[in-house]
This record gives sequence, structure tokens and C-alpha cells, in this order.
Amino acid sequence: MRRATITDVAKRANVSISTVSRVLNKNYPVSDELRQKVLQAVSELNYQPNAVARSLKKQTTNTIGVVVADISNPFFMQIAKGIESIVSPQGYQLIFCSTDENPTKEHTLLRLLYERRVDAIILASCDTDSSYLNQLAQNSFPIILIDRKVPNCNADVIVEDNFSSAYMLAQHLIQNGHRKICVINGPLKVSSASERFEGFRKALEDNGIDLKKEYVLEGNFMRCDAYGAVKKMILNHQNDLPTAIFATNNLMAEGAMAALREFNIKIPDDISLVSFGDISIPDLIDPKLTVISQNAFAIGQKAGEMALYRIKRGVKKHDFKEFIMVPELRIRDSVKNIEL
Amino acid sequence: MRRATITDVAKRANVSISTVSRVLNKNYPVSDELRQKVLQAVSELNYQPNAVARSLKKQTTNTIGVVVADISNPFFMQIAKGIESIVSPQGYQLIFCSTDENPTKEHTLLRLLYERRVDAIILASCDTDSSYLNQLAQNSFPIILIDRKVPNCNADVIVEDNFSSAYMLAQHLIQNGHRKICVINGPLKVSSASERFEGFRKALEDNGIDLKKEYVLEGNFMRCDAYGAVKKMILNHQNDLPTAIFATNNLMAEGAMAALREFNIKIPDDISLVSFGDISIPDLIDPKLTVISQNAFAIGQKAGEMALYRIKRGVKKHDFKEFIMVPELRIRDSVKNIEL
DNA sequence: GTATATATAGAAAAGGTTTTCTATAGAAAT
DNA sequence: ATTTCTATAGAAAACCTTTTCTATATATAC
Repeated sequence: MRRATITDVAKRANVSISTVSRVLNKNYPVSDELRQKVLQAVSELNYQPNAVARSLKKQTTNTIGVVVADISNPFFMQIAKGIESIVSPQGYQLIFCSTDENPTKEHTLLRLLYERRVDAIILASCDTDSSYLNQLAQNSFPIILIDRKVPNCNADVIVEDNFSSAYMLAQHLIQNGHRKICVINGPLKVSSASERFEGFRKALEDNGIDLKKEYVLEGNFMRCDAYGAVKKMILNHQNDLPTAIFATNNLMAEGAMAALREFNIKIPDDISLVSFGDISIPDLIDPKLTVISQNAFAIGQKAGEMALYRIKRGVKKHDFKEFIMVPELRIRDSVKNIEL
Repeated sequence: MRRATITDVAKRANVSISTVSRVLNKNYPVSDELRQKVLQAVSELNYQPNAVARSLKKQTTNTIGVVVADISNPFFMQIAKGIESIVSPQGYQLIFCSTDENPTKEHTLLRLLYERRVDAIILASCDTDSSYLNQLAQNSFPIILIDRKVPNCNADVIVEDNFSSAYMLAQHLIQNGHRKICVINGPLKVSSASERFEGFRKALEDNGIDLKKEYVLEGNFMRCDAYGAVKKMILNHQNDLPTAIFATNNLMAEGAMAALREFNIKIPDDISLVSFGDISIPDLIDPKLTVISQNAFAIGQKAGEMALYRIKRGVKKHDFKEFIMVPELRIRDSVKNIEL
């Protein structure tokens, strides 16, 4: 059975398709008599308008693309919820995509979304190449970068103050007497990873602590990589373990915990652990982790607002905004003072 | 700057739009000479085809709608990944939506997706009314129900064997000597909730244990509701606590844990806890929970396959398939044998 | 009583593709 | 040399809306 179109409705109600459209969209006066006939036909035929055709004509899809590293990461999930809380009441729907930290996949996803003519894209990029993004910007297509900057990219940006926060978090470890600190890095070509590492490094430097190369781990922001890296580090340093681990994101903190647990190394008694960003169900995890708490929901809200703003007002060259959110240090139970 | 269309490309290359389309889609022979000209024009104009127009013409969007209670629930997240693993290689993209267990929202979401002309919908319904779904089915629109049946609904169904699994899980508690068991229910009008409760109830009945009304809690499948219900239960039964809690889904198990923790009630020493479905990061939670482990990824895969099948083969009246996945009892550390 | 405004309705264009239908040129077959 | 096929290319229709442009009838103003 073919799906009813506006033409079918018009025929059944004995009116023109213009009239049907007007009744449905309530944007032009229609006599009560015809309105009744149209409504009747609509319900008899169980007509449901074709949003694809409407989008083609109106040149807008009421859709926003959201592309992040991994939507199952609670951090990005919270961002997604923040975005939705803003744009959903305005009639926009979201299309979520995960890049899995793979620049090629990211590029494909962006192209796909653009071809679908989403009205804007909110992106936490894992790429350093801004050429495609700038190409889109040139077509005055709105792009909102979140969580990660892309060098030379013409787009609005909503990021955290990674450097200062990481500095503060490292300082906290140092103040508790830690000198042998292991850091688990994300992919250093993404800005949040490198900024966090820089903040960490600077804190050590400022305190005259030198950073052992073996204590700098590659984790790629992913749990399994961090798990493997920590495990290997432990095996290689049985007699010279660091006193603390600094995970530069939540997933890698989880990976570290899993590895430590396997060797029965207790937090914080045997080793201290801090994380940049909250892990899943933090209230049920022992011990409660001392973290930099990012307000992911707020980042999402800001991104949603910015997207709507650009959709409505357009994107003008050389007029891009940058918001820097300030995270918070949450001192909990995973850092032991080893000076006492 | 207007976005380039196929017409712009055709003009620039001095060919017809048919030729451009053919070059891009590679579905009809085009001479090398013209092909070169077209490709050149495409790159000069930075042309990116309009998928909306293509969808309108081809009557397919290469999109599948997925609507579940809450995409931040790791159970549904795993399902989503399972679906994606199947449909993404075939060129389909997913649109995820959360109903928050709200039937009205579900209905709106379904309508929106249908108007967007997604090619199929995969749905974990929180509604008992099949009328709208059947209306869609009548338009031969493919609907795949997952996790939850809807009465009298013309659709393919992929569910777990909730009754037997719940029975098995309850039996496990009973075999460990538990008689005073508290159950936290989901919304009983959704099939998975009622079937799990029935399995639980039957196990008690078969063992001659009677179920106290005060031990039957309403949790609505949500963490906060379960948290509140358990807390209240504890306050009202300080001197007559159950020896075990049976949570009928993962989120409510988390809620129960949070509540118990607040009263410093230890699992499993003071009270045993089992869950239907794994909670977040189960390997990092103490103690490791004894659960019915649902293979959510497999459910997603099956749903993806079924969706593709229906998209390709169409939906015929009275020819719907039903798959029943068999979950597994995973005995871990959260149940204490109180007979010893 | 004529000119002008207002309310309502239909016709038709436009949005950007894909695909069928025609058309042409050259190759192959007779 | 004439017919038949094949390869290639363009014209035009179709997909389903929204919206502009016309048209008509009635109401208002002078």
C-alpha cells in the first residue's frame, strides 16, 4: 500500500494541495468548511507529511549532527544530554556519531552529515587537519567545536581550561608529597590531551621534580590502552612503582583501576590515583576518586545554544566565539598524603 | 555563498546533469573525456551532493531509527553498538532517541522518525498501546521490537527469556537460604518488567515462600526511583530487613547499592543483592554482582539484521518473526549463603 | 456606482536529485 | 550500401512539499 501524499489528501477533500498545506501548517487563512474537509481526509487516509520533501523545499532539516569520540563515554553522553536539553524544545533532533578517535572515520562522518544537510555540526575532533572543516565554514556551514580545539579552524569553540586544571590536579598530588608520578596521556595531537599533559609537566617542573620517561604512558584516551599501558608499567617497575598515577581522562582512570586491581595494588594505600573527569557511577566506586570535575552538561548546553545561534544568525568570517569553561577540583579519597 | 548543486557542476563542465549524476554514481557508462570534465568541475566547485534530494527521489533515507528508554543506560548502549555493527557496513546511519519511559514522548518520537522517513524503526517500547505501531505496519513500514513485547503488535520481536531467567535468579537466592527477599520492579505494564516479576514470584511460590507486600518495590526501571524505594523500605523495616534484594534491571541495582551504602549495609554480609542485567563497569564495583547477564550486543545485532531484512524484503501481514535470546546466570560475589 | 482593500482558493514554480525515455553517432552485421 | 546493434549523451519526468503568484468574490471606502 502506497503511503498517502498531500496530493491524495487534496483529491479526497476536493481542494488544492495548497489548501491542504495551509491547513496543516496553519500559516494562511482557510475557511472552516475546507479545513474540516481537509482534516477529515487527513485522518481517513492516515496521512503523515513527508519531512524529506519538506526539508528539500525549506532548505533546512531541523537536525544537528553531534560527532564525538565515543558516545558510550559518560562525559560525551552528558554533553549530548546538555545539547539536547537546549535544542530539543526548539524542534531540533540530534544525530550522534562516534569517531572512535579515528580521523578517517571522523572525516567520513562529517561528509555524511553534511550531505544529509544537517543544520549544524557539533564536533569533538580527533583530527588536527582543519582543511575540510574550513571548507564547510566557507559554505557558511555552522560548526561548533567542543572539548578540543583544532588549529587554524574557523569555528566557534567551547573548551575547558585544561592546562590550569591539570596543573592544579598535579599540584594537589605534589602537595601530598608525591614525587614519583606516572601520567597516562591521551593522543597528544588532540588539544585537550596535550594541554593536560603540559599542565601536568609544568607543575612538576615548577616544583623541581623531574619527569621520568618510563612514567609517561600512552593511553589514547581509551580504557583498554590505558589498562595495557599501566599493566606493562607495573611489570617493568615492580620495585620502583610510582606513588601516584595521573590519568588524563575518565576512561583511562578506569583502565588504570582495573590494572591495579589485578595486581592487588590498593588505592590510595599503595598508590594514589587522580583522574581528569569523572568516571561512571563515581558514587559506587571505592575509593571515591579525586578528580577534576568537568561540567559536561554545561558544555553541551553552551554548544546547543551556540549552534542555534549560528543556525539563526549565520556564520560570518572572522567572527568566531571562544568559551572557556572552568572545571573544579574535587578532592575525595584516592590520594594519600605520603609525607606524614 | 550558495552551495553548489548538480546543475552548477553540469554548467561548469558543459554537460547535462544526467551525465554528472552518472559520473558520481558510476551506474552508467560515461566517456573518459566527459568524466574528467565532470570530476574537475566537482572539485573546483567543492560540490557535495544533497542527500535530502536524493532521498526524496530514491524514496529511501539509508537511516534507521532506534528508540529506547535511555541511551545512557549501558544495556541499551550495547544494543545500539550491536545494531551499528551490522547496519553501518551496509551504509545505514542510526538516529537514537530516548523515551525516558514516557509513552507520550515515545509516540512523538515515533511520529517524528516516521515523518523523517527513516527506513525502519527499532523500538524498545514503554507503551502498551499498539495502535500507532500497527498503523505504521499497515503502511508496510518495518518495525522491530526489542527487549519488550507490545500486546497485539504486528512486528518482529527480539526479546530475552525473562520469565525463566528471573526464575533461575530467584532460585539461586532461595538455594542460598534466602526467604525474606525484596524485589524492585520496573513499570509492570512493560513486558520485561512483568515477566521478570512473574518469574520471581513463581520461584517463591514453588518453594512455598510467601511474598510480603512491603518487599515489593516500585522502581520504574530507573536508578533514582529504586534508590528512593529501597531507602524508604530500609527506614520502615529497620528491625526486619530482607536478607536479599532482587533488582529487575541494572539501573535499579545501582540505585539499591547507593541506598545500602548510605546506611552502611554491606553486600553480601548484611544483605545479598542480585541484578537482572549487568551494571556499569562491573569489574570495578565491589562486590562483583551476581547477575543475569543479557547479551545486549547480540540482541542489537539480531535487530540490525532483522531491520535490513525487512527493508530489503518488505513486511508482509501475518509473517512476523520472534527471537528469544537466552541469558546466562553469572554467579559472582554478592550472594551470601545464609544457611551455613 | 466605481475604486480599493480583504479574505480565500487554486495554479504553478521551485527545491536537487535519479532515471526513463529519446536521440545520435559509430560499429557490426548483412 | 543498408540495416541493426551498442555506446554515449541529453531532455524531461518524477519524488513531495512550500510558497509565490493570480484570480475571484465579497466587503469597505469614496
